[in-house]
Amino acid sequence: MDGTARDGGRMKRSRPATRERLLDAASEVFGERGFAAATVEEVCERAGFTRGAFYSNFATKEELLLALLDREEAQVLERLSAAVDTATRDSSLVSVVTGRLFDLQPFGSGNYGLRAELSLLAVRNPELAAPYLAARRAFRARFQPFLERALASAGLRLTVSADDALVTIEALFDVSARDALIAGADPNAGDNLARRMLPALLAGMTTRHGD
Amino acid sequence: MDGTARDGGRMKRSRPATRERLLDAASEVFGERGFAAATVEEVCERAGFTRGAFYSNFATKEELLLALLDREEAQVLERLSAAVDTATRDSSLVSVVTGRLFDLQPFGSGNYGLRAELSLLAVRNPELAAPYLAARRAFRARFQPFLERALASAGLRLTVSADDALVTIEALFDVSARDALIAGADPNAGDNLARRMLPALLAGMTTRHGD
DNA sequence: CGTATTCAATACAGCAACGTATCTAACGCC
DNA sequence: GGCGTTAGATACGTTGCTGTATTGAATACG
Repeated sequence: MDGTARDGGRMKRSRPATRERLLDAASEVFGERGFAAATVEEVCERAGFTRGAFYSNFATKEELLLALLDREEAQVLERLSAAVDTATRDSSLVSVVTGRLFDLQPFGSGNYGLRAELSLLAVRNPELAAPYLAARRAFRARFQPFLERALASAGLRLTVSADDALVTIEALFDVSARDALIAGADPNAGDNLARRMLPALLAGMTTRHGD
Repeated sequence: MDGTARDGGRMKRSRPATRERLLDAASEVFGERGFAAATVEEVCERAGFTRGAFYSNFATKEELLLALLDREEAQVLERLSAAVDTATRDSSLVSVVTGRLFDLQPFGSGNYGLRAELSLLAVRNPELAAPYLAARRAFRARFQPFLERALASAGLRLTVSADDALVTIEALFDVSARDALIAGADPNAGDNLARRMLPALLAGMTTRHGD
């Protein structure tokens, strides 16, 4: 599936590969339990290693967090770049924006836990603020063309800054996911809050093109 | 200031009073550090007690959390009830809604850390889901008249459900506070995201009354 | 084919925080 | 004003997790 392949079920021993697996596990565990409650033991278990492997690759749990943030940003931008060409135009404005945001969601698709965790960590931990803001800004900057093209092809134009628009749309999707998760519902359900409110939100921040 | 007064700097010994002070401290510490990273030691220090006092009032840290959630809900509803009559009508729709939400914000005014923490705990901890949802629903149910009266007096009517509207507005205020905090700015600044976007948001989900 | 090096496992020491059990002092009551 | 009760402080045991130091295996290289 990926470059660092397994050979017969046992991953070939390679530093980058174990780092990746540890980071994968960390993104899961941090999302599920939160950074503070997460133990490096659990991260290692989930990755199929012992703590020895971990401390051979990372100095502390904090360092793992930093590395995770870096990688998440890289992954998101990568995913966005790869998706630029797939310009669907057969569907409605709302479903285009919705689909794009769900697919390309920063910090992993549908992974609300990790997203929320990272944002709270950024609020509480000043040293995370800069990388966090940079990552999110980069995402919005790259997503912006999507939104504007989708709007343009519907004959609409933003009446607020594109950045404000994107932040607000993201917030809507986040709260939609959050409330669904808390209520035990499917965050991607067709009748979720995001889908109900997005038309109104888009309507409020756009006008017809010749205005 | 309050009923359980100090007598010359030393609080009179009373179980309810210490509970209150512990809960106050907990709301601070949980908001600042997060529930998992918070130690009961720090909560007690902040409240001016030792852990002995704590374990005399609460069995575990989790129980403290439950009690906190209960109290926050009660406080919010109380604050809402007390504010029902102060119906300002000299200011714009936006500033009315804005002011009300800032003043009556559930879970303490401006205390983003605690609000976010509690929501994440509710996502991760199924046993918190029900009380959390109940508290939020109660808040929205009581806040709804505010919004609808404010809109009505501006000649507007919602085109989406009042609940959806309130959830979305709250989400906007939350993300506004969050981003300000991360950026090291004042969440209540006059040019924050919430104030910039609220007009568009309200416009998108209302129509003039005779429509 | 053997040696050196790298990576991960194991074993260990130390700490921090929880929760308990005991003690002391204040308040209520008669 | 002594006596019982209640609230909070002190002291302690226990656990779980972190981070380090050491050992063992696998790979690369000569």
